[in-house]
This record gives sequence, C-alpha cells and structure tokens, in this order.
Amino acid sequence: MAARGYDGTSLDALGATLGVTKQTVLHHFGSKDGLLRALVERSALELAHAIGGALRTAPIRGRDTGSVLTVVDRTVRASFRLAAVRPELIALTREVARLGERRTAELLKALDPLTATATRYLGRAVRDGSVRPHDSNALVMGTYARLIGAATEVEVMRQLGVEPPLRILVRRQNGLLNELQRALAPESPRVD
Amino acid sequence: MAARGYDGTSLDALGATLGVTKQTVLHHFGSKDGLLRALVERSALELAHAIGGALRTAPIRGRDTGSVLTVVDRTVRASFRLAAVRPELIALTREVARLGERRTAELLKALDPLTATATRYLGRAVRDGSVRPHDSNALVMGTYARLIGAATEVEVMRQLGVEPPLRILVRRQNGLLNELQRALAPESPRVD
DNA sequence: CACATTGTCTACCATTTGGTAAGTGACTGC
DNA sequence: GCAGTCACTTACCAAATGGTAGACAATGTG
Repeated sequence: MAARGYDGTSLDALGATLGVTKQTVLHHFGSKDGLLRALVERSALELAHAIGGALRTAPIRGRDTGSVLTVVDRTVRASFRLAAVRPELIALTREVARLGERRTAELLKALDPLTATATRYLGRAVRDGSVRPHDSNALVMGTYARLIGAATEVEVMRQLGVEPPLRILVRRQNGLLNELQRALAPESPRVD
Repeated sequence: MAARGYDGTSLDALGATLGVTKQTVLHHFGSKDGLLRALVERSALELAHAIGGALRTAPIRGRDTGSVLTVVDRTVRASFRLAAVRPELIALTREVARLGERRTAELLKALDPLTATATRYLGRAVRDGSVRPHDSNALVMGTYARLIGAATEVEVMRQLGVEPPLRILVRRQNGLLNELQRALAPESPRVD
C-alpha cells in the first residue's frame, strides 16, 4: 500500500503479497475502507507512542524556559528519528491527505491525543510565561508538516537516484529546532 | 488528476470534468499511459522554460564567483516562484515518482535538457575555479528534491487546516540559497 | 461537388475491482 | 464428543475501468 497508494493497491494484490486471499483481508477489516481506517488508527497509536513518549516525560509545571525547550527538543528529535526508521508512517499521512478532507479529518482525530497534548503543553507554557505567546495549534501542525516535507525530500532524492545522506534529515531537524527555539524563547526578538 | 493521482482518476471522471467523453481523450492520447507521458512531457517543457530561463541568461564563461552564485540565486528563485504559482507541476513529480522507477526514468529523461544544462554549467564553474568542487549532479537533484519537499510542506500544512503563510516558501528558499552558497563559495569552510 | 480528414460520439467488450454468500477445517469450552 | 467460534477458502456478482469499432457531422481541399 505504501508503494502505489490506496487507489493503486488492489485487495487481490495486497492479499497475494500477504500470501492470503482478499476475502481473508475483507473478513478481518470488513471493507477496504475499514482497512484504511484500521491502518490510520494503528499508525496514529504508534506515532503517539514514539513521539508522545518525549512529551509524557514533560514536567507538569515547566517553570523555566530551559526545560520547556528541552521537551520541545526531545519531541522533535523523537519525531525525526521515527521518520528515519519508519518512513511509511510519514508516507501514510501524505497518502491520507490526498484522499480528501474526510479522510484527513479522520487522521487528525486519530492523532488528536498527541496533538492536543502538545498544544495544551505549549499553551500552559505560554500562560506561565516560560515561552513566548504563539498560536500553539498552528505551531504543532506546522512542525508536523515540516517533518513530512523533510521526509518527502529524502524520499524524492532517493527516487531521483541520489542516495540521500542520512545527515540531511539531521540537518533539517536542526534547522527546525533552531526556528522553534527562536519562535519560543521569550527574550530573543521575533524572527518572522 | 492532480487531486487523486493517476490511479485515482478514471478516464470517465476526467472526461466528465472536461465536458467530453473518455473516448475523445483516448483518441487524442492513445491510452491513459500516453496521456501521462504527454503530461510529463508538457510539464517538463514548462519547467524547462520557467527555470531554464534563469540558466540561459548565464554568462558563457563565468570567471568570478559572484556571477555564478547570482545565476544559482536566480535559478532557485525562479524554481520557488514556479512552485508557488503552479503547485501541480511540483505535485506531478511526486506523483510520477510514486508510479515506479520506469516512470521516474521517463520524467528524468524529459527533464534532462534542464538538469544537464545546470550540471554542465556547475561543472564548468568548478573547472575554472569559480566555485568549490562538488558532485554537480547530486547537488542539482538534491536542490530539486528540496524544492519538492518545501512545496509538500506547504501543501500538507494547508490540508491539515493551517493556512500556510506565503513567507514559508520564501523562508525555505532562503535557507536553501544559504546552504548552496556555503557549499559553492570557494573560500568559506565546508559546512557538512 | 466529391473526398478525405478530424473530432466527437454511441455501442460494446474483456478485465479488474470491491464486496457477498456459503462452505470447510481447526481449535475450544463444556 | 459435540456445538460453537474463528480464520480462511471457493464461488459468485455488479459495477467500474481501460480500450476497440464504427458511425456521424463538421471542415477543409482537389
């Protein structure tokens, strides 16, 4: 499914690579749509586990900027690590986004525990003054979009026949971290 | 086709939005495959026209670094401008890359006049010492991949419900220009 | 005028697709 | 030992898909 996308993957072909008939797949997931939903659900859980881990270790009341930025740092690094190790998880988001607003809404809902936690955490940090005021939701979504953009870049480079150095993901990660730091650190000037 | 991809767009649906029957489409392009090939061909021409324009104004023998970097600068800016104005052209590359190596090879061949010109230009600049030695092909492909990554980021952000500021493309463009400059300028230290 | 060409259409066709119905064999709990 | 559940199968099916064949009108062109 990762290779040719939802529409490009027939249940017959999927079953064949699984060594099973398509009816078996349908038996377990009800319909192709159900399969996609289950896949989104499962992937969202995995994302929440891998990325949310860094957030869950967040201090309940982060009083000093340093610790909030550390949490942000840890979270972003966890995200990029995941993108490097399990690129299909990132590709899924791109695929789902293509399938229309309804599917995207489902994905966002599945990701809600993760994004809501991040947004709330940042909101609290703003309220107690440890980071600069900002639109937390836009920041979280923007960060996620940036992760997908970076992962896409690596993938496209590979498909164009240029073996992408692993450094490239690290470089994008550090670029993002720099921007986030400048956007969140309370004392430095705005860099919009 | 841009919306749901090659596999997700039937000739019937395509014909309907064009106010024409699918047989008419088939008459003009022979097959769905032929339609894709024609689309790739046409898009490559458009890309070559828009981006290659900046290259074609390149000095035949760029003796000083300043002018080579100026050409690079102009070319990158033209690329990002195109990505902002005609995002489908960028999306097509992503779509084709998904359809397998053969299709990607066709796209690369269609883009060859453009990429070969850029690669040759950089190669000449290396030989006459106006820029630092580097793998020109990897640099050109990497730049292209980065453009696609940035465009994807913007697109995903929009689909996630956050209206992406236009600045974001400009920011990615400037980031890329900085990296290219540091990678090409002959005197500054390597920044890998 | 005749005649070819061109763009479009209607009418089909074979194949593939997602999905349903009904069955089969293995394992499980009583 | 037997009823029930579970994973999986074979046998179909209706709809959609890419593609072919042939007709029909409009538009040149000698």
